[in-house]
Amino acid sequence: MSYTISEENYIKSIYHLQQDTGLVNTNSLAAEMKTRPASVTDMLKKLKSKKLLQYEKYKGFKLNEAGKKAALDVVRKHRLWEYFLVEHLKFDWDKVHPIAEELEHISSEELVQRLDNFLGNPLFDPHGDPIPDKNGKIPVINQQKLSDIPLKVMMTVSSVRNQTVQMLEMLNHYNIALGTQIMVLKKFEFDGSLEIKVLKQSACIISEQVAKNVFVYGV
Amino acid sequence: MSYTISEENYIKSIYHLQQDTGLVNTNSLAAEMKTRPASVTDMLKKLKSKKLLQYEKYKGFKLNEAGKKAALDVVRKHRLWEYFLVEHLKFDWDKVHPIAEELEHISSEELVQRLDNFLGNPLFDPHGDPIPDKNGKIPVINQQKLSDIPLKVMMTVSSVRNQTVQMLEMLNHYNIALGTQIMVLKKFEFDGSLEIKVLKQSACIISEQVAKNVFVYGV
DNA sequence: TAATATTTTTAGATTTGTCTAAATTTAATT
DNA sequence: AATTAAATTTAGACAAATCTAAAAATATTA
Repeated sequence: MSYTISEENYIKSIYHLQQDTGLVNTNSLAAEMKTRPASVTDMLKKLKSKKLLQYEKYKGFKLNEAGKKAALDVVRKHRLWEYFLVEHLKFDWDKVHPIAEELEHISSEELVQRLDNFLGNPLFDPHGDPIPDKNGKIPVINQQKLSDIPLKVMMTVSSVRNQTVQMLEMLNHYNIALGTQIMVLKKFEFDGSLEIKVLKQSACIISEQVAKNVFVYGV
Repeated sequence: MSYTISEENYIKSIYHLQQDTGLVNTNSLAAEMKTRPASVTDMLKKLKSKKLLQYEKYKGFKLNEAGKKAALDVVRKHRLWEYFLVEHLKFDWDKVHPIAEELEHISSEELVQRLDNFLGNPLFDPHGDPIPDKNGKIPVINQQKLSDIPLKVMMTVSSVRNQTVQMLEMLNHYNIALGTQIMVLKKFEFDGSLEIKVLKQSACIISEQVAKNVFVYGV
């Protein structure tokens, strides 16, 4: 099966939304894709007719197994290309997303497999997100939100949610990257902000909003 | 300026055709692009309105300077990606064309420049075709058709016209690649075929058709 | 539960790129 | 030069993906 760029983009967005909510609704998908609810409805019919979607009018929708596999194929391509852009072309990790959005639609399966091998079959992309293998299997890692870990325990940054340019620029400023060693010194109840110590840096304070989007695992 | 995939494909095809003929006509472009003359006419109007094309109804057409620069940008991307696919992903040189046809439409200029640097700013792609630089400047090389060189002079293969899978498979069979050392032993007047000696191979005979599509330069 | 608000879908239009069939222009031939 | 042939363009239609505006279904609230 091969899908249009538009179909692939819808499939991918539905996949990400249903990770959080189980069932997805028309309006949130329209918001996510910056399009109109009516356009979403049109595409839902198409994806249902291609047997990728469980969908009943007015009742919400989610990808079935075939749909999930199609989504994972796109996610795999996206993350492999991001890895290539950062590790080999030396892009900053906060600049690669829009380019990978284009590259993820290149169709050759052999290309993806050779790229995967060339890169050394990486398990995580430059944002710490897991890279599905060609069968759709996703590597797992034991990670917690930075906002949830106990005080004065050294942890390692494993991934970042909310991969906006704004967020990633901010982490750059704090010298926080994947693999960075980090420790929470104090938690301020007032606004949930944290005083943290990044290895080899002086202590600083980050907002609760940042802390909830940074994931770490124990050393 | 940024163009649609369809526009880029037309621009590229016009560029290649006008290299041979100066002025291009509707039917030959339709044949080249495997589409209908009426569709070509539609696109010609569009490209003219975007000031990329010199075009008078019924009189033929060719790219102006802006059009040529747009074409060279696409050619540059195509050939850089081919180089990447062969040199780094280890594709056979006769398999990369259709994949590069997709990759050439990825739009990021920074991506192209970083790819160029990553590859070591190559001057020729795996088929021996010159890679334009970002200003559209094309490296030149002194080369002749294999069918035109004198007998018993050792030459080096520099490029190959007619990059069909069929042709490239055939050259693979003869163990002819870019950089291969080659010598013409005898020319048969009857059908223009040549007896040749490829370095480290036993002598063999190739057709005139092949000989006219292989380019060599003196050692 | 009736009225109101929100969400979702339908109906119909638009854009891009394509097509077929017919009309027009140019070229070739008698 | 008149006729035929070839090349090119126009006219009108179609498919994919989108949109707006209006209708229908569902959810919320008084």
